[in-house]
Amino acid sequence: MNDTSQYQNPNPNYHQVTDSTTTDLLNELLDFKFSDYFAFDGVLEEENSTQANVDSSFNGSSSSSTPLASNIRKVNKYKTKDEFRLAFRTKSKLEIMDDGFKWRKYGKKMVKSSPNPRNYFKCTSEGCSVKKRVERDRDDPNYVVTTYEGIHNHQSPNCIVHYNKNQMPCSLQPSSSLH
DNA sequence: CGTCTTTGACCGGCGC
DNA sequence: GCGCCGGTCAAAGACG
Repeated sequence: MNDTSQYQNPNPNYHQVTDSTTTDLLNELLDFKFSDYFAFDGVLEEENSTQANVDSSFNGSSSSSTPLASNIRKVNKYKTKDEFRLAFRTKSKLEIMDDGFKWRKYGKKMVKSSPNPRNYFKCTSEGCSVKKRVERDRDDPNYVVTTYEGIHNHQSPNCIVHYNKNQMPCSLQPSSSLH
């Protein structure tokens, strides 16, 4: 609907910030902490379990006795060494986390692991096959779980590069995508 | 009119 | 081998 075709970008690194109220709005909409990031290079353990495993594994306090293995049913399917995967969750009222790249929605699916639908996006840039999945956190609907799959072979068309050497530009793509 | 979203169908992998 | 499930495709409709 409109909310997907005209969504506002809540990403604070995204340069399309146009007025002074936007920051406040962002603060309301989005509690974007870097601690919400966690990257998986090769193995993605959150794949089938949404946030439950993500939190426990990221915090290193996996006191949960839930056997991860039982939740990682299809990890092997994605366990390609060359494929970059990045999953994070964001406290946001918006489901769409535009990171400056242009995405085309190509699917929406209800999944067993979550009562909320999972949305599938592809990067529309020519020759770029990066995909992302977006779904609301099963346990806390205030959070949105986003999973990026692949590396952009281009920079964000909407991104003003204002980062230090050690920082990721714009937001989410790994440094290896910066050529 | 072009672009994008929606959504049902289809496909392939995995567990039983 | 079968059924379930997640991911993708593609036609149709909506929107600007």
